[in-house]
Amino acid sequence: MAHENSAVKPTEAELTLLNVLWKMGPATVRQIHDVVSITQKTGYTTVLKILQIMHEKSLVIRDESNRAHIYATANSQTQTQSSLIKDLITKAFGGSTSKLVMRAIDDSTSDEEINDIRQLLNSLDNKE
Amino acid sequence: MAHENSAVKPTEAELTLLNVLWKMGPATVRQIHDVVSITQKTGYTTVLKILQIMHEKSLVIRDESNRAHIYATANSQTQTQSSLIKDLITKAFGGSTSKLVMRAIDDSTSDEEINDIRQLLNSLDNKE
DNA sequence: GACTAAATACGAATGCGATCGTATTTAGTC
DNA sequence: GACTAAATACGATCGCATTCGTATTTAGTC
Repeated sequence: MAHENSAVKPTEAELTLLNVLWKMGPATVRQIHDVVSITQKTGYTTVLKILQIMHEKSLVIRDESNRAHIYATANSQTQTQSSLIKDLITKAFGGSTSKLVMRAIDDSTSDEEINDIRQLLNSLDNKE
Repeated sequence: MAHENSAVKPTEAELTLLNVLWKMGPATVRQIHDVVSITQKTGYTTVLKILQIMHEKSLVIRDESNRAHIYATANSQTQTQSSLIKDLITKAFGGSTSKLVMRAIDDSTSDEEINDIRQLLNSLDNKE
C-alpha cells in the first residue's frame, strides 16, 4: 500500500533492463548483458551506461562492495506498471480507467486472454 | 475492423494536439493553439511546427485549399488508443492483456470507476 | 610488486522531441 | 498595385535517450 511513487517513468531501454532484473533478481552487468544479448545486439558498455544512468535516477540500487557491482531494481514491477498505466490513462484516455479497460478488452483477440479476464472479473465480484 | 495500423505512436506533444482535434474536429492552427493555450503556455509556432511534423508522419491530414490550413486527425482515437495500449502491454506486461487489465482494476480508486468497469463486464457476459 | 583480464568511468556522437525566433508567403484592403 | 495583418516555412537551439569507443581502475596471479 505504499505511495510516494510520482516520478517513476523509465525509458524504453531502461524498461528492458528492468524487465530482466525483475525476472532474474539482483545481477551484475555481465549477467544482465548476457540475457539482453540473446534478443538484442546491444554492447556491454551500453548496458553498463544505462544502468549507471538508472542508478543516478534511482531506478536501480547497486551493491558496490565487490568489483562487479550488483544491480537491483529500486521499485517493484507492480509499482512501475501502475505508473505507466496511470500515465497512459492520463494522456490518452482522459483520465478514465474504465475507458482504458474497455479498450483493452475490446482489443483482446485470444480466447485465452478473454477467459483470464473473465475469471479476474468473477473473482472481483465474489470478493465484494 | 480496419488494420494496417502498425506504426502509429504519437509523442506526448503530438498526443496533446490529437486530443484537441478529436474533441473539436478539423481545425486551423490558430483554433488548436487557442485551445491548447488554456492549459499550456505553448507558442503558436510550436503548435504549427508539431502539426507540420505530424503531417510528415501522416498522423494528421490537412486541407491546404485556404490560406489557413485545416488539420484533421488521420487515425481515430480508438485506433490510437489501441496502439498505445498494445505498445504498453508488449513492453511492460510481457504481452499479457489480462495482466494489464488486472493492474488497472487493482489501481482503480474511485467507486465510480469500479462501477463503470463492473457494468462493462456485465454487458460483456450478457453478450456471450 | 609487475602483469593481465575484466570491470567501471568517461566522454563524444547521433538522433529525436520540443521550442521558438525570424523570414517568407499570402490574400485581402485602400 | 502597395500595404498590412496573419498565415506558413525554415532553421537553430536545447535537452534527453541511446550507443559505443577509449581510458582508467581493480583485484587477483605468478
